[in-house]
Amino acid sequence: MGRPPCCDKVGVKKGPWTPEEDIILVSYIQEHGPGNWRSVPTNTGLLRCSKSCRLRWTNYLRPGIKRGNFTPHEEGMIIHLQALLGNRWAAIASYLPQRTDNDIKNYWNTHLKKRMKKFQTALDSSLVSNSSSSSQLLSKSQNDMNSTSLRSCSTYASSTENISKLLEGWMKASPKATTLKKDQEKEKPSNENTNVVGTASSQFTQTKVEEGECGVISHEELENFFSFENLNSMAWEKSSTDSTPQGSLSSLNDRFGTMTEVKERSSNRPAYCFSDKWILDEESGQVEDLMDLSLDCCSAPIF
DNA sequence: AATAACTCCAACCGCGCTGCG
DNA sequence: TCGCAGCGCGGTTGGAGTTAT
Repeated sequence: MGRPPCCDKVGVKKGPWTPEEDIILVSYIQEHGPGNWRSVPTNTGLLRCSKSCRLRWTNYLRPGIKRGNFTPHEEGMIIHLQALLGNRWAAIASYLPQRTDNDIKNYWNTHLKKRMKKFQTALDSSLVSNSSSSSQLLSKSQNDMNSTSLRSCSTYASSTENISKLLEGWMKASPKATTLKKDQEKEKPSNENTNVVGTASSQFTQTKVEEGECGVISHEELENFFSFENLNSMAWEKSSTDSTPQGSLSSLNDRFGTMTEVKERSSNRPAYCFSDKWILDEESGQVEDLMDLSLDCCSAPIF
Protein backbone atom coordinates (compact mmCIF):
# COMPACT_ATOMS: atom_id res chain seq x y z
CA MET A 1 0.00 0.00 0.00
CA GLY A 2 1.12 3.54 -0.67
CA ARG A 3 3.99 4.73 -2.74
CA PRO A 4 7.17 2.69 -2.58
CA PRO A 5 10.13 4.56 -1.12
CA CYS A 6 12.02 6.51 -3.71
CA CYS A 7 15.30 5.11 -2.43
CA ASP A 8 14.25 1.48 -2.57
CA LYS A 9 16.49 0.76 -5.52
CA VAL A 10 19.44 -1.51 -4.96
CA GLY A 11 22.71 0.37 -5.10
CA VAL A 12 21.35 3.65 -3.80
CA LYS A 13 23.63 4.96 -1.12
CA LYS A 14 22.26 6.21 2.18
CA GLY A 15 23.74 7.94 5.17
CA PRO A 16 26.08 10.88 5.55
CA TRP A 17 27.38 12.62 2.48
CA THR A 18 31.10 12.63 1.79
CA PRO A 19 32.95 15.77 0.68
CA GLU A 20 33.53 14.10 -2.69
CA GLU A 21 29.82 13.60 -3.21
CA ASP A 22 29.20 17.19 -2.19
CA ILE A 23 31.68 18.42 -4.75
CA ILE A 24 30.09 16.33 -7.47
CA LEU A 25 26.66 17.64 -6.59
CA VAL A 26 27.80 21.23 -6.32
CA SER A 27 29.65 21.04 -9.62
CA TYR A 28 26.59 19.68 -11.31
CA ILE A 29 24.37 22.38 -9.88
CA GLN A 30 26.91 25.01 -10.85
CA GLU A 31 26.53 23.82 -14.39
CA HIS A 32 22.82 23.17 -14.58
CA GLY A 33 21.32 25.07 -11.70
CA PRO A 34 19.14 23.58 -8.99
CA GLY A 35 16.04 21.71 -10.05
CA ASN A 36 15.20 18.67 -12.12
CA TRP A 37 16.41 16.55 -9.26
CA ARG A 38 15.32 13.37 -10.91
CA SER A 39 18.09 13.70 -13.44
CA VAL A 40 20.80 14.60 -10.95
CA PRO A 41 21.78 11.08 -9.85
CA THR A 42 21.84 9.74 -13.39
CA ASN A 43 23.77 12.70 -14.79
CA THR A 44 26.29 12.90 -11.98
CA GLY A 45 26.75 9.23 -11.32
CA LEU A 46 25.98 9.83 -7.67
CA LEU A 47 24.58 6.75 -6.01
CA ARG A 48 21.95 8.83 -4.27
CA CYS A 49 18.27 9.25 -4.85
CA SER A 50 16.99 12.53 -6.22
CA LYS A 51 15.38 13.36 -2.95
CA SER A 52 18.60 12.95 -1.06
CA CYS A 53 20.38 15.23 -3.55
CA ARG A 54 17.72 17.91 -3.19
CA LEU A 55 17.83 17.71 0.56
CA ARG A 56 21.59 17.91 0.67
CA TRP A 57 21.52 20.95 -1.56
CA THR A 58 18.72 22.82 0.14
CA ASN A 59 19.86 22.10 3.67
CA TYR A 60 23.63 22.28 3.43
CA LEU A 61 25.20 23.13 0.13
CA ARG A 62 23.00 26.01 -0.94
CA PRO A 63 24.87 29.31 -0.65
CA GLY A 64 24.00 31.70 2.11
CA ILE A 65 23.15 29.16 4.75
CA LYS A 66 24.10 30.07 8.26
CA ARG A 67 24.72 27.22 10.65
CA GLY A 68 24.66 27.04 14.42
CA ASN A 69 24.69 30.05 16.73
CA PHE A 70 21.05 31.02 16.73
CA THR A 71 20.89 34.55 18.05
CA PRO A 72 18.41 35.46 20.78
CA HIS A 73 16.60 37.50 18.17
CA GLU A 74 16.33 34.52 15.86
CA GLU A 75 15.11 32.45 18.78
CA GLY A 76 12.49 35.06 19.50
CA MET A 77 11.40 35.05 15.90
CA ILE A 78 11.12 31.27 15.89
CA ILE A 79 9.12 31.22 19.08
CA HIS A 80 6.68 33.84 17.86
CA LEU A 81 6.38 32.35 14.42
CA GLN A 82 5.91 28.89 15.83
CA ALA A 83 3.14 30.19 18.02
CA LEU A 84 1.64 31.91 15.05
CA LEU A 85 2.09 29.36 12.31
CA GLY A 86 2.48 26.09 14.18
CA ASN A 87 4.98 23.55 12.93
CA ARG A 88 5.10 24.97 9.45
CA TRP A 89 8.84 25.02 9.38
CA ALA A 90 9.21 25.97 5.78
CA ALA A 91 7.03 28.99 6.36
CA ILE A 92 8.96 29.91 9.47
CA ALA A 93 12.24 29.42 7.65
CA SER A 94 11.14 31.85 5.00
CA TYR A 95 11.28 34.59 7.62
CA LEU A 96 14.78 33.56 8.60
CA PRO A 97 16.48 33.60 5.23
CA GLN A 98 19.77 32.14 6.36
CA ARG A 99 18.21 29.21 8.14
CA THR A 100 16.76 26.05 6.67
CA ASP A 101 13.47 24.57 7.75
CA ASN A 102 15.31 21.49 8.94
CA ASP A 103 17.65 23.58 11.03
CA ILE A 104 14.82 25.51 12.60
CA LYS A 105 12.83 22.37 13.20
CA ASN A 106 15.78 20.71 14.89
CA TYR A 107 16.50 23.77 16.94
CA TRP A 108 12.91 24.00 18.06
CA ASN A 109 12.71 20.34 18.96
CA THR A 110 16.02 20.20 20.77
CA HIS A 111 16.19 23.59 22.44
CA LEU A 112 13.19 25.82 22.31
CA LYS A 113 10.42 23.33 22.91
CA LYS A 114 12.09 22.06 26.03
CA ARG A 115 12.78 25.55 27.21
CA MET A 116 9.21 26.64 26.62
CA LYS A 117 7.96 23.61 28.49
CA LYS A 118 10.34 24.22 31.31
CA PHE A 119 9.33 27.82 31.45
CA GLN A 120 5.67 26.98 31.42
CA THR A 121 6.16 24.66 34.35
CA ALA A 122 8.00 27.40 36.17
CA LEU A 123 5.32 29.88 35.24
CA ASP A 124 2.56 27.60 36.44
CA SER A 125 4.20 27.06 39.77
CA SER A 126 5.01 30.71 40.13
CA LEU A 127 1.43 31.63 39.38
CA VAL A 128 0.16 29.10 41.87
CA SER A 129 2.40 30.31 44.63
CA ASN A 130 1.98 33.87 43.41
CA SER A 131 5.61 34.37 44.24
CA SER A 132 7.68 37.33 43.23
CA SER A 133 10.45 35.28 41.71
CA SER A 134 9.82 36.39 38.19
CA SER A 135 13.01 38.35 38.01
CA GLN A 136 14.99 35.30 39.02
CA LEU A 137 13.15 33.33 36.41
CA LEU A 138 13.96 35.94 33.86
CA SER A 139 17.64 36.03 34.54
CA LYS A 140 17.87 32.27 34.57
CA SER A 141 15.96 31.89 31.38
CA GLN A 142 18.02 34.55 29.72
CA ASN A 143 21.19 32.87 30.82
CA ASP A 144 19.91 29.62 29.37
CA MET A 145 19.11 31.37 26.14
CA ASN A 146 22.47 32.98 25.84
CA SER A 147 24.43 29.88 26.66
CA THR A 148 22.57 27.80 24.12
CA SER A 149 22.84 30.32 21.40
CA LEU A 150 26.55 30.49 21.86
CA ARG A 151 26.94 26.83 21.11
CA SER A 152 28.56 25.96 17.85
CA CYS A 153 27.92 23.17 15.41
CA SER A 154 29.07 20.16 13.49
CA THR A 155 32.54 19.51 12.18
CA TYR A 156 31.73 18.80 8.58
CA ALA A 157 29.75 21.96 8.37
CA SER A 158 32.97 23.84 7.93
CA SER A 159 33.82 22.06 4.74
CA THR A 160 30.27 22.54 3.63
CA GLU A 161 30.68 26.20 4.25
CA ASN A 162 33.74 26.17 2.06
CA ILE A 163 31.78 24.60 -0.73
CA SER A 164 29.07 27.16 -0.21
CA LYS A 165 31.60 29.95 -0.36
CA LEU A 166 33.01 28.57 -3.58
CA LEU A 167 29.52 28.40 -4.88
CA GLU A 168 28.75 31.94 -3.82
CA GLY A 169 31.54 33.03 -6.08
CA TRP A 170 29.92 31.15 -8.88
CA MET A 171 26.50 32.55 -8.08
CA LYS A 172 27.89 36.01 -8.56
CA ALA A 173 29.54 35.15 -11.83
CA SER A 174 27.03 32.77 -13.34
CA PRO A 175 24.52 34.19 -15.80
CA LYS A 176 22.00 31.61 -14.64
CA ALA A 177 22.47 32.75 -11.13
CA THR A 178 21.89 36.29 -12.22
CA THR A 179 18.64 35.30 -13.84
CA LEU A 180 17.66 33.40 -10.77
CA LYS A 181 18.49 36.34 -8.59
CA LYS A 182 16.49 38.58 -10.84
CA ASP A 183 13.53 36.28 -10.51
CA GLN A 184 13.86 36.36 -6.79
CA GLU A 185 14.23 40.09 -6.91
CA LYS A 186 10.97 40.31 -8.77
CA GLU A 187 9.31 38.43 -5.97
CA LYS A 188 10.45 40.93 -3.42
CA PRO A 189 7.65 43.11 -2.24
CA SER A 190 8.39 46.76 -2.57
CA ASN A 191 8.92 47.30 1.07
CA GLU A 192 11.99 48.68 2.71
CA ASN A 193 12.09 45.81 5.15
CA THR A 194 12.84 43.33 2.44
CA ASN A 195 16.50 44.04 2.48
CA VAL A 196 16.58 42.55 5.93
CA VAL A 197 14.56 39.52 5.23
CA GLY A 198 15.91 38.41 1.90
CA THR A 199 14.78 36.25 -0.92
CA ALA A 200 13.51 33.21 0.90
CA SER A 201 11.25 35.42 2.88
CA SER A 202 9.94 37.16 -0.13
CA GLN A 203 9.27 33.82 -1.66
CA PHE A 204 7.09 32.93 1.26
CA THR A 205 5.54 36.32 1.32
CA GLN A 206 4.60 35.85 -2.26
CA THR A 207 3.27 32.42 -1.56
CA LYS A 208 1.16 33.80 1.21
CA VAL A 209 0.01 36.63 -0.91
CA GLU A 210 -0.80 34.23 -3.68
CA GLU A 211 -2.77 32.18 -1.26
CA GLY A 212 -4.56 35.31 -0.23
CA GLU A 213 -3.94 34.15 3.27
CA CYS A 214 -4.52 37.50 4.83
CA GLY A 215 -6.54 39.27 2.28
CA VAL A 216 -9.85 38.99 4.05
CA ILE A 217 -8.69 39.52 7.56
CA SER A 218 -9.36 42.90 8.98
CA HIS A 219 -6.59 44.85 10.55
CA GLU A 220 -8.45 44.96 13.81
CA GLU A 221 -8.98 41.25 13.93
CA LEU A 222 -5.33 40.69 13.39
CA GLU A 223 -4.31 43.19 15.97
CA ASN A 224 -6.48 41.37 18.44
CA PHE A 225 -5.05 38.13 17.32
CA PHE A 226 -1.50 39.29 17.72
CA SER A 227 -2.18 40.80 21.08
CA PHE A 228 0.10 39.61 23.79
CA GLU A 229 -2.56 37.53 25.42
CA ASN A 230 -3.20 35.56 22.29
CA LEU A 231 0.43 35.16 21.48
CA ASN A 232 1.16 33.87 24.91
CA SER A 233 -1.73 31.51 25.21
CA MET A 234 -0.90 30.10 21.83
CA ALA A 235 2.70 29.66 22.71
CA TRP A 236 1.89 27.86 25.89
CA GLU A 237 -0.77 25.79 24.26
CA LYS A 238 1.70 24.86 21.61
CA SER A 239 4.56 23.97 23.84
CA SER A 240 2.41 21.86 26.10
CA THR A 241 0.61 19.91 23.43
CA ASP A 242 3.46 18.08 21.83
CA SER A 243 4.36 19.18 18.35
CA THR A 244 1.08 19.28 16.58
CA PRO A 245 0.32 22.58 14.93
CA GLN A 246 -3.30 22.26 15.83
CA GLY A 247 -3.10 24.46 18.87
CA SER A 248 -2.15 27.67 17.24
CA LEU A 249 -3.14 26.85 13.75
CA SER A 250 -6.59 25.85 14.77
CA SER A 251 -6.88 29.11 16.61
CA LEU A 252 -6.07 30.81 13.38
CA ASN A 253 -8.45 28.63 11.46
CA ASP A 254 -11.21 29.11 13.99
CA ARG A 255 -10.98 32.81 13.66
CA PHE A 256 -10.24 33.20 10.03
CA GLY A 257 -11.10 29.93 8.39
CA THR A 258 -8.68 27.46 6.86
CA MET A 259 -6.06 28.50 4.36
CA THR A 260 -8.13 26.94 1.64
CA GLU A 261 -11.22 28.78 2.72
CA VAL A 262 -9.35 32.01 2.87
CA LYS A 263 -7.90 31.30 -0.53
CA GLU A 264 -11.29 30.66 -1.92
CA ARG A 265 -12.74 33.77 -0.39
CA SER A 266 -10.03 36.10 -1.38
CA SER A 267 -9.18 37.39 -4.76
CA ASN A 268 -7.92 40.86 -3.87
CA ARG A 269 -4.45 40.46 -2.60
CA PRO A 270 -2.56 43.12 -0.75
CA ALA A 271 1.12 43.41 -1.48
CA TYR A 272 1.73 42.86 2.18
CA CYS A 273 -0.47 41.38 4.77
CA PHE A 274 -0.47 42.41 8.37
CA SER A 275 1.24 39.34 9.71
CA ASP A 276 4.07 39.80 7.24
CA LYS A 277 4.48 43.34 8.33
CA TRP A 278 4.29 42.42 11.95
CA ILE A 279 6.97 39.85 11.62
CA LEU A 280 9.13 42.03 9.44
CA ASP A 281 8.74 44.82 11.91
CA GLU A 282 10.18 42.55 14.53
CA GLU A 283 13.43 42.93 12.72
CA SER A 284 13.43 46.48 13.84
CA GLY A 285 12.86 45.74 17.45
CA GLN A 286 9.32 44.64 18.04
CA VAL A 287 10.42 41.31 19.34
CA GLU A 288 12.17 43.03 22.17
CA ASP A 289 9.14 45.21 22.73
CA LEU A 290 6.92 42.19 22.96
CA MET A 291 9.29 40.54 25.35
CA ASP A 292 9.18 43.62 27.51
CA LEU A 293 5.45 43.63 27.23
CA SER A 294 5.29 40.07 28.35
CA LEU A 295 7.16 41.02 31.47
CA ASP A 296 4.78 43.82 32.21
CA CYS A 297 1.69 41.80 31.61
CA CYS A 298 2.21 38.68 33.64
CA SER A 299 5.40 39.26 35.54
CA ALA A 300 7.02 36.44 33.69
CA PRO A 301 9.23 36.34 30.63
CA ILE A 302 8.66 34.25 27.59
CA PHE A 303 12.24 33.00 27.88
C1' DA B 1 39.46 4.76 32.15
C1' DA B 2 35.26 2.62 30.97
C1' DT B 3 30.71 2.88 29.86
C1' DA B 4 26.04 4.27 30.35
C1' DA B 5 22.99 7.98 29.51
C1' DC B 6 21.92 11.84 27.15
C1' DT B 7 21.99 15.42 23.43
C1' DC B 8 21.98 16.98 18.96
C1' DC B 9 21.47 17.06 14.12
C1' DA B 10 21.95 15.12 9.37
C1' DA B 11 19.39 12.29 6.80
C1' DC B 12 15.51 9.37 5.81
C1' DC B 13 10.57 8.28 5.28
C1' DG B 14 5.95 8.92 4.07
C1' DC B 15 2.38 11.83 2.71
C1' DG B 16 0.16 15.58 0.17
C1' DC B 17 0.15 18.75 -3.58
C1' DT B 18 0.80 20.07 -8.32
C1' DG B 19 1.51 19.66 -13.13
C1' DC B 20 1.37 17.01 -17.14
C1' DG B 21 0.01 13.64 -20.59
C1' DT C 1 -11.03 12.73 -15.27
C1' DC C 2 -7.45 9.80 -14.05
C1' DG C 3 -2.95 8.17 -13.11
C1' DC C 4 1.70 9.07 -12.69
C1' DA C 5 6.02 11.59 -11.71
C1' DG C 6 8.32 15.05 -9.36
C1' DC C 7 8.78 17.97 -5.65
C1' DG C 8 8.22 19.96 -1.00
C1' DC C 9 7.08 19.52 3.71
C1' DG C 10 6.85 17.74 8.43
C1' DG C 11 7.78 13.89 11.47
C1' DT C 12 11.00 10.54 12.87
C1' DT C 13 15.28 8.03 13.37
C1' DG C 14 20.20 6.62 13.70
C1' DG C 15 24.41 7.46 15.16
C1' DA C 16 28.22 10.53 16.42
C1' DG C 17 29.59 13.41 20.03
C1' DT C 18 29.30 14.86 24.84
C1' DT C 19 28.48 14.48 29.66
C1' DA C 20 27.69 11.99 33.89
C1' DT C 21 28.62 8.18 36.81
